[in-house]
Amino acid sequence: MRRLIAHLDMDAFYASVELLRYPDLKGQPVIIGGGRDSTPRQMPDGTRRYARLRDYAGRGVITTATYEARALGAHSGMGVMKAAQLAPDAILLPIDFDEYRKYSRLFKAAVRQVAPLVEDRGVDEIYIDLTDIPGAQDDAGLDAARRLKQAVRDATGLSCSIGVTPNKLLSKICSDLEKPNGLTLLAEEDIPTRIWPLPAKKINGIGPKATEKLAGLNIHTIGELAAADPAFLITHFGKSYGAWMHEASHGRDERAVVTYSEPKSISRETTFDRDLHAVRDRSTLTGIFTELCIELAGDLARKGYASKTIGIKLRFDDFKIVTRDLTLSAHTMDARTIRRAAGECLKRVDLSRRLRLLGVRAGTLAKLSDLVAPLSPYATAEPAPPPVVREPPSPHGLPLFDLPGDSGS
DNA sequence: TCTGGGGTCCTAGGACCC
DNA sequence: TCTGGGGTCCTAGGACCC
Repeated sequence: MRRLIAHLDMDAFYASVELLRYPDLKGQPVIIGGGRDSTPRQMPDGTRRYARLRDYAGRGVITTATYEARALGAHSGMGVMKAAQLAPDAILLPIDFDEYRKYSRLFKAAVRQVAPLVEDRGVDEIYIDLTDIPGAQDDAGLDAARRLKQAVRDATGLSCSIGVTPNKLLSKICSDLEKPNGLTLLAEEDIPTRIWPLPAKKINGIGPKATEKLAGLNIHTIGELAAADPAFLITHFGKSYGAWMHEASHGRDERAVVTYSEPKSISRETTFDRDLHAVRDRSTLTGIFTELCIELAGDLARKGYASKTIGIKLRFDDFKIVTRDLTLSAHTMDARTIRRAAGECLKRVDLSRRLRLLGVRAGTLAKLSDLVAPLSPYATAEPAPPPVVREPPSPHGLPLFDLPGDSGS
């Protein structure tokens, strides 16, 4: 039996969910992003006043743009300020993750009613194994894919695009070929005509850096990549990545559809409204730092995990990123312990430049139910044996933002 | 007034252990 | 005073993805 793998991608997901809520915006250029309050104002006469891009001031980026906004040059990842120059009259809406997660659950549940083997790839896309769906082998998955699209529409009122091919790599490429509301079937023998003319960056895993490097080697399309000597790719990209590139360009990918995987890390980060300095903005930073740790502890508790490796992430005003981490003597989910470990990490960073972003990360996770030793809220930053510190595990009264040569309080 | 927030995976060097 | 090989953990950085 030949594998039939589908990739399903919701069309302009965040924006489409917003249009369900604000149907009067249908057909208009709408952008989701920014962050600073762009919630529509409800007027006394019952109409709504939307924020326009031109009125925005801040450092957010576009998360999703409607196809009308994309036609004006706005696309996800672009700074909102930059998009405002291209489309000043476009409407700006704030991100509402809770709402998108709600629709995410709805469409995934609808899909599972049609085909149970589903791999999550974030809020708006999934892989589906159609190999064993009755009848799918007879029409290469066409009928199953149509039923998936209908099920998604019935459950959410939203459209999606689907690619069905022998593997995840090809399906991911194909779901994008006829967006929006696309349905693309592709067999192995179609690779030379339909895949090879595409730019190499259409391959999931070939990003901006690799694309640029390939261009320097005069390789632009997937076909040109497929024609390259694998040994040549390996010398330029390393054994693993070079060999993978060769396989990918020929449309070969044996990865299974994985229905569940344990999280590896949980993190919180925030970009400040303005760049902050460790000395001048010390108390502001301290508050934010501590807040991030408390939120992270809350996330761990809610999801039922404890972490043994606490890390921090800083982005400076020049956009350089620095990370530090520290492995504890025991797993923890306690805000104070996390805050203390993160503070130790921070001491190892040169803080002379101004900061743009601060983040805290919990890695080396263990499910609470799997922890053999009883969970100690008093895990220390030093290697074992842990000295017992008798402090109530309270998220309040945490230490201040630690600075080199600054003992805090 | 360019450039968010939450992730995964890979590489690589040094420590440390057998 | 010459010279091992593996294996695992820890840490830092970077590419990439949604």
